[in-house]
This record gives sequence, C-alpha cells and structure tokens, in this order.
Amino acid sequence: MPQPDQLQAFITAAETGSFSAAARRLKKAQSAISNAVINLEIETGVELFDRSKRSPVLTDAGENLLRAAYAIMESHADFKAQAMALNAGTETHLCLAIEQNVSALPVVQLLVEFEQRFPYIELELLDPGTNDVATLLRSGRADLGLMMEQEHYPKGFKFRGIGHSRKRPVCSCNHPLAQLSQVSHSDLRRYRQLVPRSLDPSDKSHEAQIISPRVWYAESPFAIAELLQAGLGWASLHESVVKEQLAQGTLVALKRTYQQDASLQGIDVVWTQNKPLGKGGQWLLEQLCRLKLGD
Amino acid sequence: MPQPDQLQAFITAAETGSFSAAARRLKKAQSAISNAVINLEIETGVELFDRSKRSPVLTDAGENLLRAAYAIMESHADFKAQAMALNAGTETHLCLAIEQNVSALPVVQLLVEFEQRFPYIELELLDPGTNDVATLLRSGRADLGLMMEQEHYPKGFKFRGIGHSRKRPVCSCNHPLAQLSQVSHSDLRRYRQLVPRSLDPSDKSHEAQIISPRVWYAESPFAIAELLQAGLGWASLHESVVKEQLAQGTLVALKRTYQQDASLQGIDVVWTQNKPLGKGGQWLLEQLCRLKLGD
DNA sequence: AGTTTCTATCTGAAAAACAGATAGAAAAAT
DNA sequence: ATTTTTCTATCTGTTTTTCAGATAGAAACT
Repeated sequence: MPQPDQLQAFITAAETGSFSAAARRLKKAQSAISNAVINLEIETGVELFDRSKRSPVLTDAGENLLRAAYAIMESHADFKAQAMALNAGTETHLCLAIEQNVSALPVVQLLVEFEQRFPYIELELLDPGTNDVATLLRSGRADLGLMMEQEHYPKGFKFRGIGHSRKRPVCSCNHPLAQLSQVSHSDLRRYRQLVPRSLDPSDKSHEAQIISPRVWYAESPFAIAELLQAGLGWASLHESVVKEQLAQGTLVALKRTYQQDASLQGIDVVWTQNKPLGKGGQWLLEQLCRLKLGD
Repeated sequence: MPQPDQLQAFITAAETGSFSAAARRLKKAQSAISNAVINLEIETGVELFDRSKRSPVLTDAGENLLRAAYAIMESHADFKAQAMALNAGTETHLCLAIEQNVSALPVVQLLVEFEQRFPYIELELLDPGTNDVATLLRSGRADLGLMMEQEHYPKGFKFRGIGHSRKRPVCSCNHPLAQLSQVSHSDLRRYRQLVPRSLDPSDKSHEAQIISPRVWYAESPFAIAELLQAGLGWASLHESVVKEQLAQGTLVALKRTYQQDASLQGIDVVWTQNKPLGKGGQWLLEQLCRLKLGD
C-alpha cells in the first residue's frame, strides 16, 4: 500500500524529470524525494527510473505505473472534493417528488444540469399520484415537491407557484358523451365519473370536483386514463396526462355548457422549512422557481 | 491527503460496524482504529460516524465518503496489480503488425480476449502493405507479425505457419480480360499488371510474379483493388482483400489455362528472438499458432 | 580544469503511529 | 436492579517512520 507522499514524489519527479526539481516544487529536501522513489521501487519491485544518465528518465514500466499513480491521486482528489462539498452544507441525498399530473419534461432538463453541478448527491425521484406530494413532504420522505396548488398548506410548508396546467373533462371517443356537441352537468351526472384521490384517506380535497353520483377512485391519473380508453366513464384530467391520447384521438375533450371548457390550476413548488434544504436543494428550488410551466 | 491506513480503518470499521471488530480484523490495537477514524474526521471535517449509540453507525455523509474511500482502495489495488504484472515479466507495450493481405478478422477475436487477460498492456496495431512486416520486425518497431510466407527469413527471425490464403488473378468485370472464359500468359501480357511491392526498395520478392511488361506498383493491395475497380489492368491478389468485391461482382477472378486458378500461399506468424516476447506476447503468439487460417 | 547540478546515502532530530492501560458508557446477562 | 461484558475515547511511553541537512561521487556544462 503505497503512501500518498511516495506517489506524489514519484509523479512530480516524473513531471519535472528530476528529483531535485521535484523536491523544490514540493518544498521538501531532495533526500526525501530520493528516498520516497526508492522505497516505492522496492515496494513495487519495479524499476521506475533509469539512472544511467545524470537526471533519471522514466522506464517503460515507470510510465505504465505513472498512469496508475495518477489514477490514485485522482480518486484522492475526488474524495477530498466530496468531503469539501459535504462540509459546505451539501446534502448527500435529495428526494424530489413530482405529482403525476405535472409534466416532468422541463424538470428533466434541469436535472441534467443538476447532475453536472452536484455529482456527489444521490437524487431520488418519486412520482406520487394525486395530492400525495404533501404527505411525502410532511413525513420527511421527500425534500422538494411539485404539485397542483392547494387551498391551504399545513404549517411549516413553503410554496411558490411556477406555472399552470389546464384541466379538462375527457372520455373515450366511443363513449356516448363524445357524441354530444356540448355537455351539461346533468349529462355528466348520468355516467360514471373517475376521480383521482390521494392515498391518504384523510385527504378530502377531491370531494369538491365530484359531479356524478357514480364515482370510482384511482390514485394515478394515468390509471384513470387507461380506464377511460377502455370506454369506462369520464374524468377531469390534466392535459399533460392525456396529451398523447388527445392527439391520437383515442380520448376526446368535452365542451361544457356550464363554464369554460378548461379550468386552469396552478402548479406549486413545495418544500418544508423544518428540514432545511442543502446547497443542492437550494439550487434546484431556485431553478424550479425560475421555470414557467404551462401556457 | 488521507493515509491508506486511515482509509482501511474507516472502511473496515464501516463494514464491521465496530471499531473493536475492525481492530481485530486488521490485527491492530483498538486505539489505532479509533485514532485513525478520528484523524480522518478531523482532516476531512466530516463526521463519519454517529457515536450516540454504543457502536458507531455511519452517518449519511460517512456513507457518501465510504464509496469514495472504496474508489481509492480500488485504484490502489489496480496499481498493485499492475506492478505485479510488470514484475512477472509482462511487457508494457506490444506491437502487432498484420500484413494487409492477411484477413484480420480471426485475430480481432483473439485481441478481445487479450484485452481481458492483459488490461495493462498497450497494444499497437500496424497494417503494413505487402512484405513490410519483416522490416518492422527487424527495426524493432513491431514485436510480432502476421505475413505471407517468405522463402528465407533473416537471421534471428522465428516463424511458424498458421494457415493459407488463396491468391487469384482478378480484374474489373468491365475489363476485356473478363470477357474471356480462360486466360493465357499471353493474354495477361497484353494488359497492365498491378503488383504489390514493399516500401523497402531493396526488397525484390515481387519480381517473380511479374508477367506483363507494363507494370504499376502499389504498396497496399487495397489501393490496387481500387485501381482495378476503375477498370485499370489486372492483378494477382489475395482473396481476403477482394472478398467483398468478388461477392458483389464488381471484380471477377480469372480462370487460367497455364496452371491452377488459385495459388496457395502460406501465412506465417513471425517474431524475432533478439527482443524476447513478454508474457503478453507469448500468450498472443501461442494463440496465433493455435489458429488455423484459410481453408 | 573548474563549476554547477545532479543522485544516493548517512546521521540525528522531529513527528507520527502504535500498543497497552484506564475510565466511562451502553448493552447484555444475571 | 445489579453485575458483567463490550464498546469507545483518551492518556502514556515506546517504537517506528519521516524528514532535513550534510557529504561524496558522478555527470553535464563553462
């Protein structure tokens, strides 16, 4: 197990082409360099320098091991950099929860840059169903969340709007509702409504949007979209969830008589102030706030 | 610059979950482990273990740095392995010269295995034109060569046949010779002959195959194939060189009246005994001898 | 020939690493 | 609840290692 000092001596001696010069650069005595190199040669059993000339020149084997020595020093530098980052308040893990209703595409681009800036942070990505981001934040499972705006956030929550998403009533193109040019409340009441609901049973925020007496629930809006495609009922879903199906025509958006066709809902970045964000989380938060999602 | 011993102590302490156990495994005093870890913590400024319990448990930051520590130890092991290989007589470079007339395909498969067995050897591949492999060996530029057999090898050369290659007279499908069902010597004499010739002007081995009074020379058989495709003359080339063109029909092989259509020429592995091969070269030589090239 | 600049090696001093011992705390056993 | 075991941190003195300074011999340069 070669000592770092020996390797450093070996490397700078190879770089400068002289033990004395290496000693000057490393601010050590010349004898220290000489000893370090000789000990390294003894320990490895490899002749690193050819001493037939006045200044030693690397042998082929030395050149070979020099690369391996560089590799060791690089991993040392890595270790040091990682320790520095930890010291400066960078977290080791960061968990980002993005509600499935939110389009992840613009965020993904941010994450690519995040990877460059914080290579030592382990990122965990959650994509919970409707309204479960808040739960994940409260329990400490997630550090930062993207979710549809809520009326009230629990105490200690911080949030900031970063855009909007359109929500539309949709159904299968083969569904009876799809034949109507306009649909009224009573039309909708006649068919089964699929409603996204949180995993958390105490969460009642879905109740306000129930219109039909015949309701099914699902956690994931994507699961609802699947059911709709099978011709089962209708649902009010975010555009980003059913963008592809609307484009293909397998699902259609309904025109409403009673209000505008699409209701705009805000998208919030949410975090909690009792578990403070590290450098990485702060950077990501700032970048997310700078985003402008939706149209 | 953390000492290897400190890292080793840190790692085994993390693995065993106890400083005492780590001391037992490393056959050191418990105080040595304790000091090593504490010094590492001081130098990095990072709290690696949580000491609130009796046995220390890794902190998040510690887990993070543990991976970096493993990386360092791995690069150390690499260094050691490389030094051992060098010690055992493995060369650092190996230069293999394959004459262009020899099909490189079976060799490439060998090289894949070579890469696994000798990851520390830098391999250099040369593909000299006709008859230049010997020159490269003599000058010490190459360590091992694959070439068409020669009558006499210079002193100090060792060789071994490993297969055969067919040589045929070929020309463009549009060439007048291509119209003949059989060609005689006098037919060939009427058209320009393209002859592969060595870079080395003192090499006369090409002279025996000259038939036509109108001769052009080229070092590379591939260059000759290009000229042939342009309709220029005829040449006697190895099958592996023009395999694709013959299959496509852009070049055609000529039937000869005066002797068999294809003359078989041996393929030799050649090396020189004054610069002895290392472990890698020996292995490669042995594998090459085991190959059976040609049909 | 003289001077400079290099490396290897010796020596003593400074520094670091280490084992052993001890004390206090947490878990385990009684 | 009390004893025993097992753990860590810290102190001590010793051993080992590291290092700078000095010296001598060899190679290059003037």
